[in-house]
Amino acid sequence: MHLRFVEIFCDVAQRRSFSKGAEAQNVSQSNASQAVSKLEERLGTLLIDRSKRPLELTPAGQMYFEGCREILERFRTIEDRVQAIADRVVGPVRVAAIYSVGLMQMEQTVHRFEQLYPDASLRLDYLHPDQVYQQVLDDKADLGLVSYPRPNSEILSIDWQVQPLVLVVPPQHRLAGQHAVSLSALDGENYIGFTRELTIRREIDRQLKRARVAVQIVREFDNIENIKRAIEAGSGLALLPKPTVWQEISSGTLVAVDVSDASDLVRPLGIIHKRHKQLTTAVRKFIELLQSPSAGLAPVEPVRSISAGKSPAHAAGAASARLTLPQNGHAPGATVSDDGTLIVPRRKRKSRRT
Amino acid sequence: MHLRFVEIFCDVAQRRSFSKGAEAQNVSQSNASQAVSKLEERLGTLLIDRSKRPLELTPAGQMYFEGCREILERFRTIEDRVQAIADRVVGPVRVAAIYSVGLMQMEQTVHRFEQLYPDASLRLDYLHPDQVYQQVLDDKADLGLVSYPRPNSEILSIDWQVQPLVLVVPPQHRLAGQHAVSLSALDGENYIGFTRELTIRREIDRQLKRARVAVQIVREFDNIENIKRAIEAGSGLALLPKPTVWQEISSGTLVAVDVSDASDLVRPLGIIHKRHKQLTTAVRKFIELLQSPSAGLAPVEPVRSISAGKSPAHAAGAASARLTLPQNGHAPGATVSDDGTLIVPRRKRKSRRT
DNA sequence: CTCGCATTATCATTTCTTTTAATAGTCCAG
DNA sequence: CTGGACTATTAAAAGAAATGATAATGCGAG
Repeated sequence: MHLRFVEIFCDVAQRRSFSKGAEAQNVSQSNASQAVSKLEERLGTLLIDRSKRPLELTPAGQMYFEGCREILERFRTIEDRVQAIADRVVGPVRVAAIYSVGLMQMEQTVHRFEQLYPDASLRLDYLHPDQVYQQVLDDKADLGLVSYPRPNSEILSIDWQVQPLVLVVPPQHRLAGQHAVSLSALDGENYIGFTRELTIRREIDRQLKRARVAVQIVREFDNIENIKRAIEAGSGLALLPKPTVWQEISSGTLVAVDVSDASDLVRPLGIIHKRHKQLTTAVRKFIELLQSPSAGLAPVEPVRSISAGKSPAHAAGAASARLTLPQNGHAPGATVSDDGTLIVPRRKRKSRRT
Repeated sequence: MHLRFVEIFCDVAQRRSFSKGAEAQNVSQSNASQAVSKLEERLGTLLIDRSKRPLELTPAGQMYFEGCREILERFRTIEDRVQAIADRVVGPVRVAAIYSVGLMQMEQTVHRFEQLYPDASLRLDYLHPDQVYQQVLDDKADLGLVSYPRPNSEILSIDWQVQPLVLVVPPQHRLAGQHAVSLSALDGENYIGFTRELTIRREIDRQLKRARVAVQIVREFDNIENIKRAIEAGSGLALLPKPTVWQEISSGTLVAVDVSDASDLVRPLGIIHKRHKQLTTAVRKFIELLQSPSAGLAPVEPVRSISAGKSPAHAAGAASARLTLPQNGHAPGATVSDDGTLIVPRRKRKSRRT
């Protein structure tokens, strides 16, 4: 019997819908219906109770589903391992990233990946943060690239980068000439903020409050691009992850100023994936590439590194407690790039934190 | 990809031959060749090195083979369990039996099985003992019914019956009138024996030697049927498993006389199967049926049970050491039928003896 | 209860895959 | 080097799966 049918059945069972399952498998609804029928015919047993909306699995269907899911997983693993033996890195790598991971850096990584592993097929989608989680959960993406990663019982997060936040101002701004400023310099300034539902907004608010700095919030956007445009338009200034403004700094449309007294002012990025899913070789290779020091860096960067001994560290809130780094000194082996981004190195598979 | 291809590949890999594998799967050789090609194409890796005779698996092929074998096994188990939930006992049950298990009894059991589980398909082949082992080893039979079972690292044996050996004589023989005789009564008699390569021959020889009884061996056969014909022809007498002469006793062409002083004179029968193979529900049901007290008995039998307190026990040689029963008293729960056959009850799966 | 919406089943048709039989090619032993 | 056993290749036929349209069904709102 076609293993395909089993895949379709599993998707239908998981999504509790023939149409959804069919769509997920890129087949017609008719096909999904017939595929499940074939399986039922073969087993001589009803797997799905269609008299309920949404459909329900029969006890037999439940057992079949659980068993088959494991078998499919194993089969994929075997296929992947066989290919690995022959040094073939193949198969799909589906990555969902938030917009602000930095298009430039990602494009570079994608390009390198495609060169290194021409037999693999990489798809990279830029989505809203919630959608990234959803795609990973729904198994529509193998990896998700998110900020302030929130691991849970279903999702595991791998530390990736720790991006320092810098003060971004228009070139003509009075602070534009400074090498570094204190947070207090922001007091009373017109500020372009993130919208309140975003974790980065809450983090920045916390830091400002702690420093007893009050800014005048004049605009709110849910994405970095708009914030940058607003700064360029002279509406105000903002704290943004340094790598995300590389292009504007290079072209001189914006100026970034380091913040000297807020080493906790960082945006951690994480690579998330489903916890109980065996990653394919191709996916693991992509993670390796993301974690290699040469990735994720701004191509050309005026040398203005953060002061030594003050490592970027992120005193995270409840939602992102995992990424707390030692306050003094980098994580062992961590790489600091020219723009201050901390690349968290590949972790030995030893202790899995929950 | 068709699971069928994987099955074919596994059979080809196991038998180290395309043609043999194809035959085992009931497909053409061409088909097997193409099936493996398809898999190789999909994986982009060579699985089989055809430049050697007999063919060899590549490292990738070896890994794929091992992985797939396990997956197929799991898949079959899942399918079986799903069917079991729905109270469906289906699938093939392939049994290989030695000729002398008793056609009558087996026919009865087969009939009952087919009535109880019409959706299962039972095939019963009568073969030479060595072939029975071979078929089980080659996975061409799910179960084997053999005498003096020899479990090993590949084959597991389930105790089934302990058949008492009785003295079989022609009706006109001087011992025909006795209810029971001592082994010594055989001294000097013309004896029809089994051929020397058979375990039962060696067992009987041991017992005769121990009783210091010398018989005159006038004929040797490798099967019971011929021995019976020879006895009918007046060539001599023989010690035979009682159930195997039921028909001749009923019709009066032969007479069976119990042997009073040789409680170890028994032929144990066992159900063998591959050790590491998960048995399907249908196969387990067949075993249950074999072990149920009503099975394996001679349909109508003159009541002449063996003396109470003297249980048939088999002091086995090295080859059949497993079946050693307590010298006094039956195995717990064992059933003694009218003809003295001891039906060994279903054993709780607790300690696996090697 | 009934209507409308969303979902699933059924069907005929097209398209694709699998199967087969015949044939050509390859490897090994003598 | 040759014969025999084995495997690959091919084209045609048989078979299975995918599709789109349509019918049937269940669910919830009014």
